Amino acid sequence: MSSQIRDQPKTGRGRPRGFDETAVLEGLTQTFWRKGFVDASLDDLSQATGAARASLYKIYGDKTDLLVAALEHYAAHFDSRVAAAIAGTDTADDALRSVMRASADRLTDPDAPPGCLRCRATLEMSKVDPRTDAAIARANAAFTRNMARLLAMNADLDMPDQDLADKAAFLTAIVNGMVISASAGADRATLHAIVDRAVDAVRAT
Amino acid sequence: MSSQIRDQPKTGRGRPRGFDETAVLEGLTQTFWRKGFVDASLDDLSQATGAARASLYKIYGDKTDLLVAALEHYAAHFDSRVAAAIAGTDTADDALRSVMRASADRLTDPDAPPGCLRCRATLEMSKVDPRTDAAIARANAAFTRNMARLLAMNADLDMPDQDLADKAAFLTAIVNGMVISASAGADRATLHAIVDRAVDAVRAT
DNA sequence: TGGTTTATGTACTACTCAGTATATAAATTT
DNA sequence: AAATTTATATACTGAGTAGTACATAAACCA
Repeated sequence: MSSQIRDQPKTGRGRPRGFDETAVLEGLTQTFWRKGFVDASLDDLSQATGAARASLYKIYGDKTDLLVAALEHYAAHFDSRVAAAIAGTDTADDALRSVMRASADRLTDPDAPPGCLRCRATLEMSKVDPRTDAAIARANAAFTRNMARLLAMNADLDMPDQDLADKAAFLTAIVNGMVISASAGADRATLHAIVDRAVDAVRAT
Repeated sequence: MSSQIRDQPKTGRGRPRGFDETAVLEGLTQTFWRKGFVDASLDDLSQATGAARASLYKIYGDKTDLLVAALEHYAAHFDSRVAAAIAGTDTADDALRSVMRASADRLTDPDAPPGCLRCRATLEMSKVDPRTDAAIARANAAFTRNMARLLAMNADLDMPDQDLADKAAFLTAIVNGMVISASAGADRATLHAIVDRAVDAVRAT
């Protein structure tokens, strides 16, 4: 499900590929992340991935398909971060806080690409192309599902589902908002305070 | 301070302008809001404003100056919304909630432009041009200042400033996040629940 | 009325970009 | 070794864009 690749060589025949498939996904993600869809040219993408321009077309399709692949790669990376946090901690609160603090840290890391590919695509690409819409919807649904998973680690079993959904939506909005606030210049301490207040808010009730 | 206009006719001499200045600002704002900076072409802007392409250049400068003017217009509109809420309600909580609920309502109004010009510009135009950076910084600072103003209406006078700043940053992140969540498909009820939880969180301490 | 000033409409320039076509390179297979 | 298959490099096309130049329109002033 993670691969949108069109053309899979049936055997080892023909000239071998001069690029690494994971490097291509990483390059697409980083480039779209840093530049956005419109500003990332195919030359940019070709250079960042190490794959020839024509190869990107042959393997993935058009530019929109490249963004879709990048979005799925980006969302999958967050999935594994959450899974690791759940596996590595004892209490739901620890896992939730650590994932959110890690996001805050990354958003204020001067070496990391600024912002968030999912948020940027959501804000600037919604209702433009049905293929991107679907990919954006999948990425956002996966994000909120991860928040719910972190919340439900030790949730009351008789907690109504609606409450869990509301809390997950609340935490999703907080992370989404920190992305913009960080781009607007909020520093790490401010974001940490936001995380703490948000976690307290969902634990209070 | 709100006007970045370069060329002000000294007298009534010369051919009169065929456009209304407020309509121009409104058209710029709506167009950048709906399409973003890169996708809004000068032809789009000229058509939306009713001002000739050459007139936009003569009066404002280049495309970046047009975005700056739109951002200031957009931020000024929010300023007046907040001022009206403060003038029209008795308690800080009412004013805060009503402003935030109004944002949630607008974000889920199918007839309004989706998203938020300030948020979109912040996410996709940061660190691109010093002029836009300055305008973005002004718009975001003004927004957080408005949140603080709503909070301070009946704040404890001995509340430490840091606490007020943290709460304002928290509420700013919430609104920023609702913008993305709304673009991702969150419905009005979900956003209202987020507003209520956020207001409760800043009132609890 | 004629001159001046400001706004508008049109055309043009220089450039960038997505997508394609074609020739060539590098592997396997027979 | 020759044929086949797949990947890459290069060049091109067609469309769109920001910004500018210039002629023209529409007001006011003397």
